Amino acid sequence: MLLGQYDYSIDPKGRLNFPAKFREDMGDSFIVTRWLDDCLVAFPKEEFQQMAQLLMSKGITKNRDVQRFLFAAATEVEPDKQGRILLPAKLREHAGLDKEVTIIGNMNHAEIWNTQAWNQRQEAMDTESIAQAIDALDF
Amino acid sequence: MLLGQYDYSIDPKGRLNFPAKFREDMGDSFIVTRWLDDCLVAFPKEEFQQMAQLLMSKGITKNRDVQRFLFAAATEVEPDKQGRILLPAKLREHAGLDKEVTIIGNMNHAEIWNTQAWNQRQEAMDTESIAQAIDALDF
DNA sequence: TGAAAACTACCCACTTTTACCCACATCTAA
DNA sequence: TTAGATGTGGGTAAAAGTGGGTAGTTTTCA
Repeated sequence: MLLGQYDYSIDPKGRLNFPAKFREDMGDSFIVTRWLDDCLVAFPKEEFQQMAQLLMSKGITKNRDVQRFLFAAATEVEPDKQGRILLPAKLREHAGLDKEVTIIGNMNHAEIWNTQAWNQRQEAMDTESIAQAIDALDF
Repeated sequence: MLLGQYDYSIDPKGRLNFPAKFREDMGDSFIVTRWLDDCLVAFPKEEFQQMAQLLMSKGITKNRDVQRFLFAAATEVEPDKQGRILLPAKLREHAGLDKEVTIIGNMNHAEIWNTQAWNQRQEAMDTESIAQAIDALDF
């Protein structure tokens, strides 16, 4: 269960720390790729493979742009002994990652945000509609 | 059944006592996250997982902001031998927790308030509309 | 093709934060 | 009154986060 928000900064060597609490769930190496709302997503390898398989099972020519979106940008990363990962420049560009980075847990995957973009996103959230959505769960 | 109000203060190390009477219901470790009206909520792990599953079952990209609201702020806490929990700074900020804290029981979950905010909330309650809501239960 | 530059993967060192332990005062119930 | 539970404070070791050195590899460009 990936939960919580963690703020890090990319160091001069381009390394980005990855939350220690996530490492067990994410495994030794995991997949990072583009995601919606201009952030990146990190999936445990198994989850990513499962999603990929589902997508491909719909047909290799179906959802071509979805395949391209997800797979062309994807990269497998393996944290170093200190738990840091190195993201390809392309991916950093996609999410506008330069210095301040926020990593958030989202149950079965993590999202990697430019901290400023994340803060703006949070501030723009409408609590009333969130309350409605929670009620709609019928929990 | 979580009931009652308990006042504690956060110690210099950031630790917050959690009501002994709640511990059995909450289990060995439980989930604390943001909630509405600028307080925090504590759910037993099972309850939280159930809610999370409901939310995720609607689709991993559906309700993205609701997921982020709940999961990015969430943290699993495990009381120490004395029954205290350590809340991440972000969560403390969300609820304006600095020193005086009030924890209240709410049947299947607990709420964590800045004591002053809680008192104000109580004073601002409109007994007439509460009476109406109770009547509307047709109990 | 070959040398310089850039990149990467390992190291190690240091600071900060967290987890774990023990002590003790206060409260509660038999 | 006393034993056990509860709440508060603090010490210390381990974990997490950050910075940097260096050697080996790849890339770049003349």
